[in-house]
Amino acid sequence: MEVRAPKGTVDMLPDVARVWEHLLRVAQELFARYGYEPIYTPIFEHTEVFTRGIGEATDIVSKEMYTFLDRADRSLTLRPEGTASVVRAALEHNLVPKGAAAKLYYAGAMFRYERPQKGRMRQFWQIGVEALGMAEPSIDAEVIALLVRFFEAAGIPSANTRLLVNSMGDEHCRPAYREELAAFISAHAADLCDECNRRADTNPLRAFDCKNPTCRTVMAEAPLLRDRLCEECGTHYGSVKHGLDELGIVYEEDPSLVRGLDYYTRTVFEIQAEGLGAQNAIGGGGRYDRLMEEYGGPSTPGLGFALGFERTMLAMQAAGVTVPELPRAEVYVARVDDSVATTVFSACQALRDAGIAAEMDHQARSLKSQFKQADRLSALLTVIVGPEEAAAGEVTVRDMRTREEARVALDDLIPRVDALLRRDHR
RNA sequence: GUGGGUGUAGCUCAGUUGGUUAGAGCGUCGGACUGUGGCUCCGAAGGUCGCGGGUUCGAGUCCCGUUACCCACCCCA
Repeated sequence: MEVRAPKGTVDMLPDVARVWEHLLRVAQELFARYGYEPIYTPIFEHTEVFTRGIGEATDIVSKEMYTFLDRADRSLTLRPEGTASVVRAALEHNLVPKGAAAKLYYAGAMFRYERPQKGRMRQFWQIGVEALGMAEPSIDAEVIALLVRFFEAAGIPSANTRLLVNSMGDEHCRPAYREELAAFISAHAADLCDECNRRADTNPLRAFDCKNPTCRTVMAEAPLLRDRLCEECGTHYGSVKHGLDELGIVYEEDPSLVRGLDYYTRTVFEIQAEGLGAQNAIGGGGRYDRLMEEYGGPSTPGLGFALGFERTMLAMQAAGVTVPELPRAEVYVARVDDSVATTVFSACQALRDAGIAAEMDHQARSLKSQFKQADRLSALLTVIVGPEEAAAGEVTVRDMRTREEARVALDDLIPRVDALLRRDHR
């Protein structure tokens, strides 16, 4: 049998899982302060949730989805991102009645069938927020500020990141611009790559993303959506930027910033980190005012962001951020010989029941080896149980730093250990 | 889907122009006076050299194929 995790997946081993849980706690604490509540949606959805939401023509939908038929021939898809599911759930459960608002956050694994490389896995982990029912530009600035603050809280210096913002327009101004851009691409068809020419039909805005030098040169002359925004979109964008200025959030306008999901309208943004190579977008998002309508629901504005765990962790490493390992045991209970095995076992359990992190040996190790183990677990105290002590109904408590030892009555063990630990923590 | 790189003990890696029983560091386990840790010293366990062919008297070392991983393109978080 193949004892290797599938291509593009990795086991989150303790050293990494600890960082994930740390980031999760950071997010939970921070997001709660901004009024967000947790939501857990299924890891798979009806395929239409993504094809309609993200868009048939996008790369994610057209070539990266894990789609399969279940035993009743329903087409299901492992979620490639979180927003579509949250909006679907909000509609299904009417979380945003007319005039109301909802702030939700999620965390979990996402799936995209891509060629793996640094910072890009087929199963990867994201944390994200969705702010539904709010159309005012102030919420745009708030959401962007929250994303910025998250990376700061994760320990990534703002000097190592840059925030890019842009506006994608809306249904009033984007269609006309889209046609204008398609016409521009057609007019320069000979100078653009095949991919860009294909984009003229499907998604002309993506041509701005092309890294081909010739395409870039041509596209530098292309009309910008920023200059074609309708009055409402222009005003909204201006207010978002003003809000960021008010908050002292530093950003760069990037008229070529185009997100690869069709549902975005108006505000889009992305945070890039230094030192990650090609996959440097550690977080991004935008507004999606038409998405719930796309699912047949009422017109409901919304926006959100998603941040990638693996990439955030790479950015943390690049910045030298470490998440401290918590002591695995406060007290180690050592066994001198097998005659005291049951005493050791029950003492260890009693300590744990008293709320103290305690550990003991289950591998018949020598006493010396048990001490090494205690040391490795960063135990502050070691309780030594031997025939001598046992005969007197006592144990020896050794302070691992001062090497002081004291005989303690077994009945008195918990309060004594408790007192010693409290003294240490003071 | 397209390129490039790499696969040797649990981990990180050496392995000289192909030559006899494949090494180191870390880790693990044991020991260094009787029931005691972090340093030091000694010892032990642990490897189908990714896999399959080929060349050769002889291949971890050369050639071909294959597979896995990594990096980049693409795309995105």
